[in-house]
Amino acid sequence: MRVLLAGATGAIGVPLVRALTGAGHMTADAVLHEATALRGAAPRLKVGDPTNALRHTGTENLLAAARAVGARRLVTQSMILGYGYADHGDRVLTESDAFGLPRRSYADTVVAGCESTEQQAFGAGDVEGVALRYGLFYGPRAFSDMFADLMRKRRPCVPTGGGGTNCWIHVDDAARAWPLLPRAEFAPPSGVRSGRRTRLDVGMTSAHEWPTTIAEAEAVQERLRPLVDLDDEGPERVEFVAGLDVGYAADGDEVTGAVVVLEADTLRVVDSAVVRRRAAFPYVPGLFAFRELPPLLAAMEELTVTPGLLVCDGYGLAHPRRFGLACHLGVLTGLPVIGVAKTAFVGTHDDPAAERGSWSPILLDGEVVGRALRTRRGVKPVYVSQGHRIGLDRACAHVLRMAPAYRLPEPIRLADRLSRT
DNA sequence: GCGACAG
DNA sequence: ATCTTGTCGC
Ligand SMILES: [Mg+2]
Repeated sequence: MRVLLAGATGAIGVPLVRALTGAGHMTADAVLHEATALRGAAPRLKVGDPTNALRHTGTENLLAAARAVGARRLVTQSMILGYGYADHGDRVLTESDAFGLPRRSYADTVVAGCESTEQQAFGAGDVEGVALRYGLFYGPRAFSDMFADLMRKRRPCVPTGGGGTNCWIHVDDAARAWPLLPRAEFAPPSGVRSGRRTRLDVGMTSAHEWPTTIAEAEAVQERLRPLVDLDDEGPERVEFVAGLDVGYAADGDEVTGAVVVLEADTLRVVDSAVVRRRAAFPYVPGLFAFRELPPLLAAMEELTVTPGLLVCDGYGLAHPRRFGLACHLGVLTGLPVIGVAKTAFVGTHDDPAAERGSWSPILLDGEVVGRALRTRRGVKPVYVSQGHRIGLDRACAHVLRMAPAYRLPEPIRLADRLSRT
């Protein structure tokens, strides 16, 4: 394995060297452009910025180096800034979006630099060019870690209005993606979103509100409740389902969030994640999402596979304020969520018939808020309620399919087991 | 006012 | 949720 790495002492370079020397994944000789200016970088962008020069003439030189050493591949560093220094809204930008176009913003020189390094790499002909469009990194030596640090201090800098979503990637994770590049199959397998693997274990998950008092917590629920979608029938079939549960340490106040992702058809495990941390809220009936949500979201961030449906241990709509854990999880993730509880909570219901698949509605203030659903003949039913973006009929169909052998659906059964280990 | 109350 | 041995039933 022969690799020429320009920029070995940088934010990506250091973990990349660590990964390359240990992994041995490199099968082709390659030149990697991770170089930024070591000196002379101005605090504010200006014409003639030395790092930008590395995009233009630096790429030129490294391409010449690649040819000189007979490398088959040149991997260069680009940036999402190349899409334009502007608010792009909620839409996810992809390679099909326009890139490198000037917008008469002060960042145009950098946009041009990104376009230059990419076009040089792509147009090399004899050398295969790959460009990585970097976004926000955090971790040692990363420039944007200064913003991450503000989040750690709970003083995030957010766009006007406080909305927006950013995707942060740890430099170690970014470096770990590099050894995969020389493989031909660059496209991630279905259901896997490359670049989404993040380590937001420092509380950067988002600007979500984490109340500390009961009154605040109830107010948050009232405020978020209108965001729940109960009308969407939701997916009839999904490729991947995730089960979520939280375990509690025998002593102290540590909580362990666990997520297990299964292939829906086979119920085989394809991914999982566990996160242990201090509990931020006590258990209060009606507010237990504030205890379980933080470790669950943190565990979700660790996943490599993005599930199309979540199943959580607890209620959704069947809740004193119609906003149980399943709803809260849905609003925060945007994913369809089914709540499956093991014991009764609010409302009334008849005991369903003994057959597997029989059910009776759970009534609260004259409304149907869920179902007691028998998943095994003669065994206590589970309590199914809508969380977000899923109809009650469809939710029950999913639960029955996911619980072929035991009372509890496999996803939460496995998540429960994982949260205890 | 009292008790019950997802995990 | 957790502590925790045995017991009952399929
Ligand atoms: Mg649980």
